[in-house]
Amino acid sequence: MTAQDIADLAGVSRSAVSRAFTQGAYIDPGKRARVLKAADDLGYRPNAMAAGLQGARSNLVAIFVGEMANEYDKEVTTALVTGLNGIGKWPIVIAGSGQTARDAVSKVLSYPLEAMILRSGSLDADIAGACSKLGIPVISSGRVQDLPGVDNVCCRNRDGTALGTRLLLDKGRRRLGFIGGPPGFASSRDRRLGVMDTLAAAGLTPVSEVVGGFTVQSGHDAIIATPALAKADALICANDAMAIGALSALKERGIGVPDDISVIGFDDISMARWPAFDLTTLRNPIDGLVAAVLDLLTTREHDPDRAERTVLLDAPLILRSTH
Amino acid sequence: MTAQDIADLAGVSRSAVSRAFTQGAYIDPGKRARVLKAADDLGYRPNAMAAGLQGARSNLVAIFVGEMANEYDKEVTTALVTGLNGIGKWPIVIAGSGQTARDAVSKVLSYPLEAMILRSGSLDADIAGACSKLGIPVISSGRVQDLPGVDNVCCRNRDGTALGTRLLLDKGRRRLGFIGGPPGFASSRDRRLGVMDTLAAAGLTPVSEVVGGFTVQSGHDAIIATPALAKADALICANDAMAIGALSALKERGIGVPDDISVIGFDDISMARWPAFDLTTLRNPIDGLVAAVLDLLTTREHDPDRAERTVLLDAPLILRSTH
DNA sequence: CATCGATGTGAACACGTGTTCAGATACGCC
DNA sequence: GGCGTATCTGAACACGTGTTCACATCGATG
Repeated sequence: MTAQDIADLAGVSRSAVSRAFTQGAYIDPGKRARVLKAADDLGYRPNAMAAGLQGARSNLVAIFVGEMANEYDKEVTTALVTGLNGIGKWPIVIAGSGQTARDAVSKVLSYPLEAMILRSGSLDADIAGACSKLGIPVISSGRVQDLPGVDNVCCRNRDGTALGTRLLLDKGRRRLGFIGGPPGFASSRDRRLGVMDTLAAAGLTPVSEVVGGFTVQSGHDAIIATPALAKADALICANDAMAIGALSALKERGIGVPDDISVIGFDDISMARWPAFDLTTLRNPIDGLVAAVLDLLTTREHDPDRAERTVLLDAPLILRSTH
Repeated sequence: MTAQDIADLAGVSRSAVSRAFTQGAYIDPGKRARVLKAADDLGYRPNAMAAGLQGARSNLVAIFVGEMANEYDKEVTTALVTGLNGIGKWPIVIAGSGQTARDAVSKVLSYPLEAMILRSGSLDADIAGACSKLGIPVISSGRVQDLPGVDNVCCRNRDGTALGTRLLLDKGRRRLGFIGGPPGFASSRDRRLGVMDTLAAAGLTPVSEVVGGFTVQSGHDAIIATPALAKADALICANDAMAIGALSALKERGIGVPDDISVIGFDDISMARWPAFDLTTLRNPIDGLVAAVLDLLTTREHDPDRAERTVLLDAPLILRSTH
């Protein structure tokens, strides 16, 4: 089913068929209508591969999302896909980690991608480097990378947890516990620093600090395994999942939230809004992230050589019932 | 950066470059090594568009996921993406509904897709029809469609809720409430029938029946707005999200689970396992779904004209602490 | 009428690849 | 040496499209 078939059916030249599908091309309106009618009858549409080969935009974009293990990543991916679809870009999604993911990325790079969108993962630097070399624009979110052709979108993690910590101090809390994220993530480090800075400025240190795995279970286990945490009067967690796990463990122990202890998370995943939790948290703004990614994408589309940009997003405090 | 560039650098013909990348082609091993070395130096890889145009597999697959509003859909999509990546297929993900999504699908169909994978949505029939016309294989999950070229993977929804209802009856529960899914979903209808059948066989009818929206909030609201539901001695919900919402509302009302009332969900989303809920539920098996999709995909790849198949998956009962 | 611009047309090209095809080279055997 | 076979090679083609180019038509203007 090619343009030639449509041309034969409509009794026109193949060029005319191509022009009928091209916005603003010289073609008799009646002839265009006839061609489009014929195309519709036969279910024809121009072959994107052949068009892409000839020079048209491919409209293909890759999203590398790592393991997509936690809820926040899934929500971001969903929002990114929806946003990209909205501007006529078609995302090829790559998930995973390690050598498998590396191979996958390498193979997907043989398609003419208009951009590679990265969600923080351990392979980000490698992938960004490979794309740089191929001249494929990269948009990295979650970790700022200073490489040619790489734009960055990142949340002000440090300011965020600082804001949360200050809220707890203003409330009169003095014995703060902290459940941090796994090492190796820039966000783990930055969120921890925001807490430590703010405590230090008040002449305090955390009464207990634990490293979790960004999962609900790890937040739950942290409370069970570390009695000092449960005895704090406030608990700040590096993400919502761990905060939710901690909430459950505290409830099991009969410790009242927020009467006995305040709990704050980070991300504002949809479950934080669930009636069972109603978690006070810092919003890692997905809509802002998506808007920034789309903006970086379209501006680079119009000016491929523009300077790299870094967009920083505020993490506003969302007051609910656990602080 | 084309094969010709590599040929020039390595001092061979362009044909030799193509052969170097083709498994099992006649080429001097030393020459192949030289070509691959040159390609690696320049970061060259064969252009998938040009190759696809010439006849090679595109390895592109589309996944249409609808709104991806609920957690189960997100988990399925994640698993599908990971599974497809594992067999070297690259999924283009399309989200959304209504005319926007229809247009998106129409545009993506101009790529040479090896298959279209559908997650139940209102557009499924339209999309499946369009793909049928274009000769693109369709794998529909969630709703069985009897169209040429359409394979189906579906959970035995009716047997599932029947199994759950029987568990409640065996426990001695007699006053069952039911929170159903929104109309228009085949799964809503089938899950309801499983409940009604089983109750009818025991000479019972539900004490209260409410239609929810498959969301946590709607499950919560159902309990609040319908006192008769809260007075039942067992509650079966058409999905986990609504069961989780109901659990929260029951707790707010001081109604004990499972002492005063049993609660059962459907899907076994990851949150059902969270300590705060520990929900007894029927598993809508994601691993089975993905395995079936991959199998249907690969078998059709080897035999494009094989007969359509429908794979039905059991929904096993997962016993936790709410029944 | 002659000229010109505006509009419309089909032939031809280029995009980058995998494969086919005819031919070249090397090697073993009679 | 002559022959057949196995291995290797580069030129040529086909894939389906968007665009360019030279040219045709037509109405309006001088």
